[in-house]
Amino acid sequence: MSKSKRINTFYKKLYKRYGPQGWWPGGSKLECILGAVLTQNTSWTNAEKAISNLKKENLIGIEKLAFVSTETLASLIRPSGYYNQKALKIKHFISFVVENYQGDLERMFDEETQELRNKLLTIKGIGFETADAILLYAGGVPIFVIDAYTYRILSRHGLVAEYTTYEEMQELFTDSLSEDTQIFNEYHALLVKVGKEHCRKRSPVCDSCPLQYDPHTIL
DNA sequence: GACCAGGCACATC
DNA sequence: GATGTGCATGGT
Repeated sequence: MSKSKRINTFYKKLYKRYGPQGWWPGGSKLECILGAVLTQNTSWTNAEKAISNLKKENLIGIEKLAFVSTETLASLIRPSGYYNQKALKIKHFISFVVENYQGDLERMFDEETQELRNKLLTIKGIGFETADAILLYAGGVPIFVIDAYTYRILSRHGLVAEYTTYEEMQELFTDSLSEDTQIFNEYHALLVKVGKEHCRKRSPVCDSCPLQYDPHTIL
């Protein structure tokens, strides 16, 4: 079976097994972007606590976040870990939106995707995954998000080499699937879901992988 | 108590 | 360019 076909088969299997994942949970575009930063190398439940604190203080707004002090912001997002760094990252993003789009996210997402992606990548604290998560989940742009689980799953199934790149993995999905925001959204979320259950960091093999397509493929 | 979580930037060789 | 390290809380 071709890699492309397997990428499609995986999706069907995962969707059938787990159903729609409902990412990104609720909220505005800004909330989604904040979540993308706050969940960096952090469980979603911890990121949620940080977002909840910001909501309580009524700080989910470009203007409000522009005026709050970095120290106050850091103390509020403490549960998400790396709070000093993340407070700066949020501040950098807010300045970026204020300076380039008059603080208007709609205006930001009106920009051509690759151009916006390149600009997002210049912001300190926003790398490939976060930039793509912002574009897909907040902007609704059909761009595939690659994360640590995606890498583990692809490499353990022999679909990419052990030493691969973000771009290579992204291309595999982009070239195999129809360009559909909803599918890209669900697929990434499903990979995280199955990864949590069957493809943890320290487990070299997993005989319960639901993606096995023949007895020789082990996740 | 060790290990992990929906990463990223920066120093150093 | 590739390898190593700091950042940090909270759940299992």
